[in-house]
Amino acid sequence: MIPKISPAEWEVLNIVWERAPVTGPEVYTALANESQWHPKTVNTFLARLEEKGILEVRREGRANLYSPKLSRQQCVKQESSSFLQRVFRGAAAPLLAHFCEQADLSDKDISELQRLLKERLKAKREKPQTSEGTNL
Amino acid sequence: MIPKISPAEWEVLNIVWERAPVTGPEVYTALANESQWHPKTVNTFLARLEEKGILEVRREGRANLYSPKLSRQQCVKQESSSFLQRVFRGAAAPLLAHFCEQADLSDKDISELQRLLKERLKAKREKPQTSEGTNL
DNA sequence: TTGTTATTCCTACAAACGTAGGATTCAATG
DNA sequence: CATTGAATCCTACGTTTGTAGGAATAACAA
Repeated sequence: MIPKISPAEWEVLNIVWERAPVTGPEVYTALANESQWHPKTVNTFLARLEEKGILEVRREGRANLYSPKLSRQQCVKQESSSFLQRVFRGAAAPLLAHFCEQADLSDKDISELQRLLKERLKAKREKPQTSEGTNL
Repeated sequence: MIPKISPAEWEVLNIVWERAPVTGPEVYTALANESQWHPKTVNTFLARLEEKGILEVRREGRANLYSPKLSRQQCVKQESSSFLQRVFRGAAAPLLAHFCEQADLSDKDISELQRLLKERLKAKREKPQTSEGTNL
């Protein structure tokens, strides 16, 4: 079971996935643009992520090098699924409608999504009734 | 500013939006199917939601009647926007792609979404460059 | 009117989270 | 080799969240 990831931990994790392996200072330098966190605070998050088994750490000179043990995909999947449950009570269509309406999509985004949906439809026709469960 | 709503509070709120005005017992009866919460626990959530200004309460005989002060729409919007930021770093297209791929959509869902996207495209052509901001 | 019992109100507590201070360590410099 | 300074490690503390117990209240029954 993937452990719970707090909002602040997500911020940090996003940096790690993007640039791993990273040192603590690299992380809080990268975050400095977006957040107001004290370096010590960022270090706490890194340590907690390691405790939780989401990151692994290796010593390199005087610094720690952090790398992900779980893929972004895995974590995104779990978080998305729980968001879907919590906010849309498991109903994916309204969720998709919400973001289609609210988000700022480029023409290219839109046509790409249209392609995806068309493909999805085709796949269903070819092998209908596959065990998809109701959720993610 | 809309206050933070915890996962457990979302469960409760979903019931309230659906059936308002509701009494405490109505809420935890409705929740009994889905959750394992003690009635006292549910009451705590209701009280906290009122403290936070998300619900309002009116006395009715020996029971409290709860009603939403904030619309589901408002809360969904805020939560969705924060989810988009946190997990997809603000990029709506990958979010939509993720749910298109992972969710179990009916043929009807799919064609409805296709319609929505087409409309979106048309709207853009008609009045391009509207102030949409980058986010929700 | 008084007892019974359903509800609420107030209180509590452990775990998780955001936030960071102080002590320690150890690589590099003089 | 002794010093310095960056980075880590350990510790802490207020807040929010999940979880619920006990005291108080008050509607209805007898």
